[in-house]
Amino acid sequence: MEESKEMKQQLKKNLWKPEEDLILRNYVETHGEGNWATVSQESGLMRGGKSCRLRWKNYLRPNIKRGEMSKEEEDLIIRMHKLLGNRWSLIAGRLPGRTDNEVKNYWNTHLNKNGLQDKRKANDSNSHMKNDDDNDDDVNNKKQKKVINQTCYPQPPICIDNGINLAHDTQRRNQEENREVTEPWNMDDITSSHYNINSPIVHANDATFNFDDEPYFDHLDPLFLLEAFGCSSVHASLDNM
DNA sequence: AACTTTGGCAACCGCCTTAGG
DNA sequence: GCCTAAGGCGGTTGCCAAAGT
Repeated sequence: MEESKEMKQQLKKNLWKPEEDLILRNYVETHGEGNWATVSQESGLMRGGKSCRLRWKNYLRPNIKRGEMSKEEEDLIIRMHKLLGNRWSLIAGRLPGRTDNEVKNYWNTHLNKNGLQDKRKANDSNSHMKNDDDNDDDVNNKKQKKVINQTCYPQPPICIDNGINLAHDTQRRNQEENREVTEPWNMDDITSSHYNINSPIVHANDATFNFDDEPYFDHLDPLFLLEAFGCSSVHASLDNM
């Protein structure tokens, strides 16, 4: 059911209260997930459907894992991010109990920051190039933090998501946003030491894929390549990241 | 102790995709 | 094939507690 303009104006925002959580939890346990647009009306919650869905998905549904990320989880996030870029839902899908929002937040606050610090150290080593005004440095750091979220991440062509090739997908997105895009991925990218994939041929169960013949897989989950394939070269590329 | 700044994170927004009519 | 609603996703915002001055 559609949320009218008037209803939208009446919708509550900001943090969820425990009693609201209870209502939502009871409602979903009784009626099941879905039809979020009707939840607010039928449950008495003055929340938008999206808000209810998000709350359930991120905090109320069973098997949600809260608390600090383990070293293994952190490591996996870093490696997956190198492979997939900001595909948080895909990354979160490989971390049982973790949500895309949590992974995204963790990356932006803990891991992305480390990258910036590394960058800054590198800049410091070129201190003769450094501006004397350190205050500006802090300001620039903050600005950089904002900008880095919009960084165009290069995508290896082995990344395919739900039938959409990520390299193409990213390129399309970049084009839509009028961002400058480098050349599309080619065989050199696949076999480059950066991705450490030594052979263009990948075996998946009974199927054989040759990058020369088909540079892009259009109908495979990207991580299918990692798990179902048992593709040692892809695993190796992850291990070496 | 009071005030300001910073960092972490929950939640919202806008866009895209998908499904159903 | 077109339209609409719902769901999903990534980017961004804003609140609040902790740290700093």
